[in-house]
Amino acid sequence: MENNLILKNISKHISLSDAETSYFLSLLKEKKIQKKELIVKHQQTCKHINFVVTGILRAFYLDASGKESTIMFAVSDWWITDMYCFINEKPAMLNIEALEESLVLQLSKDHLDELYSKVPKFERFFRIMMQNAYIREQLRTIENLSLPAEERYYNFLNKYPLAAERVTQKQIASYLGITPEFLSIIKTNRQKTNYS
Amino acid sequence: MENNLILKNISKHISLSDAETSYFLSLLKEKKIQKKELIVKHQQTCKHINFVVTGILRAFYLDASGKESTIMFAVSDWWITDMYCFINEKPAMLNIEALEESLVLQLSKDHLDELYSKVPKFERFFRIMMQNAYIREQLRTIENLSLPAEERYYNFLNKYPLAAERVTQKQIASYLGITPEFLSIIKTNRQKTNYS
DNA sequence: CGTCTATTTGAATGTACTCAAAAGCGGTGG
DNA sequence: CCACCGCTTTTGAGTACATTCAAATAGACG
Repeated sequence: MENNLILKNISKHISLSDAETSYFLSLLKEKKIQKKELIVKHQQTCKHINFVVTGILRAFYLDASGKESTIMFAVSDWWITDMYCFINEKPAMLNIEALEESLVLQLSKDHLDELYSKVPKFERFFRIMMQNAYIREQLRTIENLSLPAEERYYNFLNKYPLAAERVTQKQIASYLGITPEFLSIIKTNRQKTNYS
Repeated sequence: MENNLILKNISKHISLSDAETSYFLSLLKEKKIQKKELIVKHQQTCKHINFVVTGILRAFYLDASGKESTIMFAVSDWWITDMYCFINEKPAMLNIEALEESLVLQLSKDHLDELYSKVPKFERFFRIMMQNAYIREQLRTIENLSLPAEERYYNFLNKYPLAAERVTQKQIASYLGITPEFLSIIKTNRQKTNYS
């Protein structure tokens, strides 16, 4: 049953009564996403926060020149949305696509606001979630500033092994901020024997 | 009176009764910090979250080779700490120093936990604060991945004009992830007339 | 005034990119 | 079932962005 996973995720930080549990579940909408389908599109509205039950999603920024920058991958048990646009109800900055056929549970902004007022302990849950997201993002900034591409690559493999084995090298390169060509060189380690 | 500033900051997101206000204020500790003094030191405990009343602070990571990476600057009306270590009660990863003589209001982890249980709407306040911090950090990641150093520099000047005019170029360079020498070149724009 | 650190400048180098072409791989239709 | 198409990955040559190291200059502060 797919609801077990999200309830277990919630219970890491707060405890719900049976009534609260069923109320919370009533706010969720199941959505099946086909491979390559976008659930958030740049410039369009982003009304939901998504909990991944199965599959894998990717959030990425697309600049004017067509270059993609991958912001995050989300596998089973992760939450994903374009947070800026979800919170501020602005057009989306990011795109979010399914890399495989996926199943997500969607919570709309309106339902979330209702949830905060009816079950205030969800403020705590999302406070902790945002805290963790902030800390993760800050650690990524430190890595981006202080480490060369090769070390960032190995760190990525260690931190996100589940994502790493299911995405293409081009996508990993765009997460690391390098070109696919250069990631290919890193992998074969040819740069160490450059001019022998 | 320095408490007005923090109360105004809090009131952006939640409303407090008089009793809650005075209880909240009773948990704060004023601390004056001399220029160049560290309030958080790598490997030591980080017990407080700090609200800047006056002055300017800088959080930075120092790697094994001695290279500094500036994580954030905090001016008046900003909050700053080593969030990972504050939340998880681990030894600090970062250093936080005053760049000028500064006055901060400190809230300890124990007091914050007490505050969450006695005045639960502070969960909401910090949820929103963490949300904003996460979004800011994510935008920075996008810039780091997609923009060259020169554009990141101009974006920094636009976003943080108050910090930019009060810190050294070396510190700005370490925020951008480049060397001070290269920032110097960017500023004079000599790279545009490189080989005339 | 002297000392210490920040900033500028330059030369040589390294890291990562662009563009182009070839090889590999996966899916689809005949 | 295999041939072909499109996309990813690899490889290489040439180039650009950014670094290192060193030295000169400029600023800040006691």
